[in-house]
Amino acid sequence: MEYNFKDIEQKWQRYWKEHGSYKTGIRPDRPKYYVLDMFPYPSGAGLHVGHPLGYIASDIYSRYKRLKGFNVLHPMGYDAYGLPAEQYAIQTGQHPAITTEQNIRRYREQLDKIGFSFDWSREVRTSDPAYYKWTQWAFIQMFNSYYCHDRQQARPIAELVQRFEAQGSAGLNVACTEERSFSAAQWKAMTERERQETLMNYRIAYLADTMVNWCPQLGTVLANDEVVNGVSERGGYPVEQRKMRQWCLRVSAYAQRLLDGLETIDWTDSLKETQRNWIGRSEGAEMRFKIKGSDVEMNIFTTRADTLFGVTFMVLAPESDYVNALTTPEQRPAVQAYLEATKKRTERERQADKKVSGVFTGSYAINPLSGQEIPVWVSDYVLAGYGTGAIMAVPAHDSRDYAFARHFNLPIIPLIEGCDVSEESFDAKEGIMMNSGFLNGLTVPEAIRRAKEYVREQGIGHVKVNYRLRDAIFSRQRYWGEPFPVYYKDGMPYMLPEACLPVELPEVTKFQPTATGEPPLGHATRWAWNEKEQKIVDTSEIDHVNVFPLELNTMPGFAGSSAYYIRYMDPHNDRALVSREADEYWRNVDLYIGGTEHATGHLIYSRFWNKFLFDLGLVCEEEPFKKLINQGMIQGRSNFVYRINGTNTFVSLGLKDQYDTTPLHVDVNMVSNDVLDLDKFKAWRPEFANAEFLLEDGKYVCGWAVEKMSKSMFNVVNPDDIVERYGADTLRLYEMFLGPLEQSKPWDTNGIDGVHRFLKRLWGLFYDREGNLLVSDEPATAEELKSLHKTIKKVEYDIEHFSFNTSVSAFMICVNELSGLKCSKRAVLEPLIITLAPFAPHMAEELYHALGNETSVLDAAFPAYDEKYLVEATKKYPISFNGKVRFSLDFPAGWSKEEVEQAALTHEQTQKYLDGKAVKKVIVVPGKIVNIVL
RNA sequence: GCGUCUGUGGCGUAAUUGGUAGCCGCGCCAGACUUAGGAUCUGGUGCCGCGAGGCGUGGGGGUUCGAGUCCCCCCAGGCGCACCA
Repeated sequence: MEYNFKDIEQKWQRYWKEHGSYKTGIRPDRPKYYVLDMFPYPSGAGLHVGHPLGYIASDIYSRYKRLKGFNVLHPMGYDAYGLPAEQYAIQTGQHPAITTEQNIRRYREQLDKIGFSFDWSREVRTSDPAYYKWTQWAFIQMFNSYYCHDRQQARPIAELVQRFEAQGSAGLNVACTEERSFSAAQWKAMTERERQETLMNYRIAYLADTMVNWCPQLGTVLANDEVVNGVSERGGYPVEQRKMRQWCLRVSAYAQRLLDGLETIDWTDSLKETQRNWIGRSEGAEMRFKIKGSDVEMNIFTTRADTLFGVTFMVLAPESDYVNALTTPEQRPAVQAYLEATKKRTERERQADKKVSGVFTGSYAINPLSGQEIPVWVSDYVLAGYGTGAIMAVPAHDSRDYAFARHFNLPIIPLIEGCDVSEESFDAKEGIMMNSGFLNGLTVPEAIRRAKEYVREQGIGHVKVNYRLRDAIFSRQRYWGEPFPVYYKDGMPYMLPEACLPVELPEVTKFQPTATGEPPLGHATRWAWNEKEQKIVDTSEIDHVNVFPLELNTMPGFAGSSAYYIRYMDPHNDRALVSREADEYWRNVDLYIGGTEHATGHLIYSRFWNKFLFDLGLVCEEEPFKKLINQGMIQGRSNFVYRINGTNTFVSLGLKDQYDTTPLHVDVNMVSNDVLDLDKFKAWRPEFANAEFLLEDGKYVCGWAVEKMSKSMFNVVNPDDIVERYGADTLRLYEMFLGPLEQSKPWDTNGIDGVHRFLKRLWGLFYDREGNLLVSDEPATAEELKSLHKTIKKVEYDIEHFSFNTSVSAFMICVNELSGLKCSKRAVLEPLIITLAPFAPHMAEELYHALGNETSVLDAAFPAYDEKYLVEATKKYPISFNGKVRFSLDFPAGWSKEEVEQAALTHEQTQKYLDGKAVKKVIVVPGKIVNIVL
């Protein structure tokens, strides 16, 4: 009987669905295990063959853990809000809700065909009001919290209010946008609006005028991780810096904890390193420089306090508040002109163009150590957003300062003995100090320490840790996102009552973004808040007494994805994000599989979000994802045909160098093992209908290249097509067989037949051609048991180490061996297919039932391998196929190599195994292992 | 520039974790069964050499009885950060 994968897969998919086989609940009697995939954006293109890679791996692991007796949570959902879904909707001219719904349906169809063990009863969609109610709710909690550095946690804002009433800002050690100082009396004297403004400085979700990445083409601001090389990650549009009033999340308050937390989780070193870089901790000193003839003092941040004696000028960022204060009347026109010129340039231009530019402010700062007067300049090489937006320049030991000094002919004072600064600066933190007063003679690290102490003792400044990580900009001028639960009264934002959540996204007539930055929600007619009646009403009712405008921005894409893993634990709870019971049972994600592209976005925001909820006592684990694996990307493998220029003749790869040709992409679905299907090609496009071919060995061989998988390269392979042709089990096995999970690799169908053949051979052990079941109850031989237990051991080890490619190989070896032995015995096959069930669930289920089992293979127990069979079998069959024998031999330490060899040769073990064969070579190892090559 | 990972047959990869390379699969070669085969089965297949044998894990050095694996230097590629003071 043929292996009919189509019938088998449909049959069992239906069975699992009807039996609710994948429904999970809290089971206190079993240990839990939470396996999570990064949920997909349902884009219009559907899934290609690369998407399921991680899903297959996590599915195998989930099924394995279940066989091992764990209660496994393995949910799936959709990240349906945010730019991608909306851009697609705009391109196709349809309402995002409709296209999103369609896309989700298509994704679901594709996912279902692959036979995943997702518990779909727990599905979440970020665009579902019942879901985003909790996104809005979390935002309200953040608005009502501040971050206390002393306690290292978020605290209710009400505590801060109490404190202000009692002692003002004295002794405050909390995260804030800017340092402020006021007394209790001053606080009490403030108006409501002033108090709100003051509190805004401390809230974890706050509204502020900040420099943002504004993208005119997308009509929205973007977070730092959404901007790559100065252009938008989506679409690649230019991004400019603008000052706008935006909602922000005070992620920076958590910088140190985000850094420390990395030590406690099992992620790859490279991913942790990426996050460390992104957080960018640097220890240094913040120092005050007095300005000659002015009361203004400028604060700067430096990691090289030791180089204070080499400061020959100061530089301000163009956006710095100091610029205005320090520009002298004579210099004002020049400075103005410079600021305008800088303003016009986009971020990309500023980055790409490394030409030195700048302007003198006219002011002089006073070096607190040497008392020297040093000029203050403005230049765009200094960033407004880092440190204080002002630096002390040490051209001898900083390459950027050096370039600036050279360009404007400013003095350069070397501070390290023997360094040569005639051509370039000496940036290394090594050597002995000179020209540096009390620091002379010290090594650089010593000098850094001494200088910091000195700065503190003299009250010139203080030691400070700076982070590169900035607060996340949380508003988007877009339609397709979560609305804020916010209304504006007297120009200040207020939260809607939690009881009124969710605030549903209103209908609008025009949802396209605008280039000027007015959010599409401005078109909404029913978008005002009646404070008295506690409900959303028509905008026409806005009267400044009871009815107020609602926030027009929406939340960014990462809002909905930041806590979805928590929601899966308790997805239908309408009274809490998650019940205490569910949270305490499921705790956090044990295994998270997803792409590395979220390293500085989602994976930072989620950790922040989770830590915030942890601080509030709402979740019991501080880190959301215990172990994380990044599956590699599947690239496309494009195929080419070679057209002889000026003709309609195509020449095969091996002959193309004899002609003058142009390569053309061909659809990879018309090519098999790099051989072109000529009929399909002729039918592909009208202009190829009369194409002629120059073949080699009767075949047209195509060229190939690895490229991104995309429609324009004609190299997109759909999982559905593979399932149609080979079945889901083959697809699953093949995707794993392709190579190590974490490695990026091109999709290459060339080897898929081998995997499919393996399944057919396994089938062949159960059924003969006529469809008779061959399986017998005969006892298994030692050799057969060896094969089985070897495989179980190997596969178990491999799954635990996420080495799925080698476990597939192990299965193939086993089936080859059993085929060779013509072994169709239940005692061997039943454990084998249970072991295989995580990989090829449909086949396993079918064969498990064929053996007469009534229950699902899902509820079987993963077989335990027995070392006994391996040992016994080894004794009986000690010589492996490559002719080596290994055993232990005790011998005195002082023996020479020759003596040991002699002993090994005459040893009874050797004699037993030799069996008349000649010994080629004896290899002796001090570890008492002897290898004998026959 | 800084950080990080990787480099093995024609190709994807494997190697009991320092044990004497190339498992498994693709491809290729030969054979069997077939009207036929893009089906199935069997055998072979790192390179050089007729052969004995020699050479082989990017290159060079080192540690070791023994190195694909550990250490140092270089080369190549991938990823991350990049005027972050």
